[in-house]
Amino acid sequence: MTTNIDQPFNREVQYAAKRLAVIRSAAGAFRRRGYHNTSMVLIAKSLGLSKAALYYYVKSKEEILYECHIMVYGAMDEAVKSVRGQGENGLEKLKLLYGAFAALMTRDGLALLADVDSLKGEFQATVLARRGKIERAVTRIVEGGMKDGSIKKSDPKVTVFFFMGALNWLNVWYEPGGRLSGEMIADAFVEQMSVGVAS
Amino acid sequence: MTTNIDQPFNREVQYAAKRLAVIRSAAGAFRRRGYHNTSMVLIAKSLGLSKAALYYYVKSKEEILYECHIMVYGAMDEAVKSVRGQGENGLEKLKLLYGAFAALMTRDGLALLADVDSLKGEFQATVLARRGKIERAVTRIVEGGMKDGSIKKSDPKVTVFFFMGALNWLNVWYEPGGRLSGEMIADAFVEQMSVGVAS
DNA sequence: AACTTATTCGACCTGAAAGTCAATCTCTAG
DNA sequence: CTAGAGATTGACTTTCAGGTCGAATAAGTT
Repeated sequence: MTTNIDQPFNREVQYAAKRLAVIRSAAGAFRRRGYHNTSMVLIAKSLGLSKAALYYYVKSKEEILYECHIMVYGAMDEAVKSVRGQGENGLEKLKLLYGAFAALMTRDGLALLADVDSLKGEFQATVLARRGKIERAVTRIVEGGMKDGSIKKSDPKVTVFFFMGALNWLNVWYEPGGRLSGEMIADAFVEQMSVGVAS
Repeated sequence: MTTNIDQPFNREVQYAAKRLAVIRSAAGAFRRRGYHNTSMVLIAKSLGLSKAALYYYVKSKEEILYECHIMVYGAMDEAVKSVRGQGENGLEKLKLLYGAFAALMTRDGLALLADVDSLKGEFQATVLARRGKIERAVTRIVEGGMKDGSIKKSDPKVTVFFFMGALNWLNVWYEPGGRLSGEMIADAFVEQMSVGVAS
């Protein structure tokens, strides 16, 4: 991966790195305190900047939220891609994917934000589209598993929403560095999910 | 149950009924749009009132959110109480309880709000305490099931958070009157949860 | 009818947080 | 070394939603 350190004199790279730092830092604050309980001043201060400087990197607070969402869905798209062709059947494939999702949340500090309603117009439409795309990808895998007999037959949508909900709820209670390690949680989630849906 | 219609001339009863209507209406709006995306003017309008009139029934917007939380946890406490002594083992007891929880969400229109961070001081402390109480009650049942052999042994907290997350996520996607009926969802959730945790 | 109390409202106040901008500091290319 | 682009800031404006208040209306009581 290319980091800012690789090209300390390339201003575009530096700019992109700093912009990313803003998004990341905000994402963490949004996850902990919620979007509306996090002011731009707070985001700025946590980076040692003034609020005005933030607007050198982003157009608006809403844009930050948008980028937070896109970042997660981008990583999820990657995870979906990475299980293509993997796994002997639908269930195995689903376990791999769900494990990857759980790792994103616990290891990479990403978080499914629920604040879609705070986005307007194009922003919201795009995020909803991306979310729909992921949901469909997961649902397709589940349906595949139902066909090949590895996953118990029932309404695929309800099945998917059940275990995706657990993922979202992670944001609320999981604290890195706590008693429960990320790997432990991810493993337990995969286990509980897979047993719940298996034939 | 006592309704406002029972005592149309009792002012205290009328007042309480109207106050409840405010809370309920707000709860629905909070669930759909989120707390911060719902203005007091909007809540008022949806009841055919002016904003000022709202403040005759509640002290602040935060109090409404608080009451929304309390309403849900109250109903959950009832559900916990109603399964006391029921069920042959931990798993059966858990299925009853979880089914009751799911019914609260789908049938009674209640919703676990995630916006705990928008509450301050005493309000937040109380809500967190109530949530903790429910979590402990559920965890105790799970631990009981692990002891009597009906539930697979693993970390109880992770186990509980997994299926409680699914419940919370319901708020985001479930729309009454849609393709999926409330009963259907509740049944599917109980099934998927119980298979996931059973020995 | 007169009086009291409950309920509702329009108009206003206020504070917090998003967003802007001209001025300033800091790099680095030449 | 210095000019000019890049980066950052303090101070300001703007907007909007929560909350207040006194007046007006409705309802109930005697």
